[in-house]
Amino acid sequence: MAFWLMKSEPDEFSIDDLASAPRKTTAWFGVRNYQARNFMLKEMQIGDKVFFYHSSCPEPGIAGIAQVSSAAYPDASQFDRKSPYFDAEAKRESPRWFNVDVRFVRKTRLVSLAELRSHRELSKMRTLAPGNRLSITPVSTDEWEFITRRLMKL
DNA sequence: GCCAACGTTGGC
DNA sequence: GCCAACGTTGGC
Repeated sequence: MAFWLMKSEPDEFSIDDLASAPRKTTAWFGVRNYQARNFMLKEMQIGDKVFFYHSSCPEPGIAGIAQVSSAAYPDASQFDRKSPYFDAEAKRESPRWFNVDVRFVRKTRLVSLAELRSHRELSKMRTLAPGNRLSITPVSTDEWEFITRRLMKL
C-alpha cells in the first residue's frame, strides 16, 4: 500500500464536500498534468491512503484523510464540451486523461503548510520541494507516520 | 494581484 | 531535438 498527497482548492471541492458527497466518494477528475495522471493510472492501488490537501486558500495545508477507492478510468470531463476540463484532442477510443475515485476517511485538524515546513523530518517531502506544483505527490511511509502520529496524534 | 517555478507548445 | 514563448500553479 502506498501513500499520496492530493491537492484540491476548497472553494472548488473541500474535505467537507467529500464527507457529504454521495457514498463519501468522488471522481478525482480534472487532472491535466501527465505526471499526476501517471500516478493515478500506473501507480495507485485501491486502498492507498491519501492526505487531502487544501490549496490556493487562506490557510493551505492537510485537512483530512481519504483513500483510493477505484482503479483509474477515463476522466469523463475530457469529453464534455461544457467542462473547463474539456480536451478536444481526447477521443473516446483513446482517452488522454484518467482519474481514480477517492473516498472520505476522516477530517483531521488542519496541518498547515507552514507547520509541515517547520519539521526536519518532512524536509524531503515531495510536495514541499521548491517550485513543486504537482497536484498529486507520493508520500513516504515515514512521512505518513510522522504526520498522522506525531502531528495529528491519530 | 504579484511573481517564481515549472510544464507544454511549436517553430526551426 | 532545442529552446523561447506562453500558460498555469499556488504561496504570499
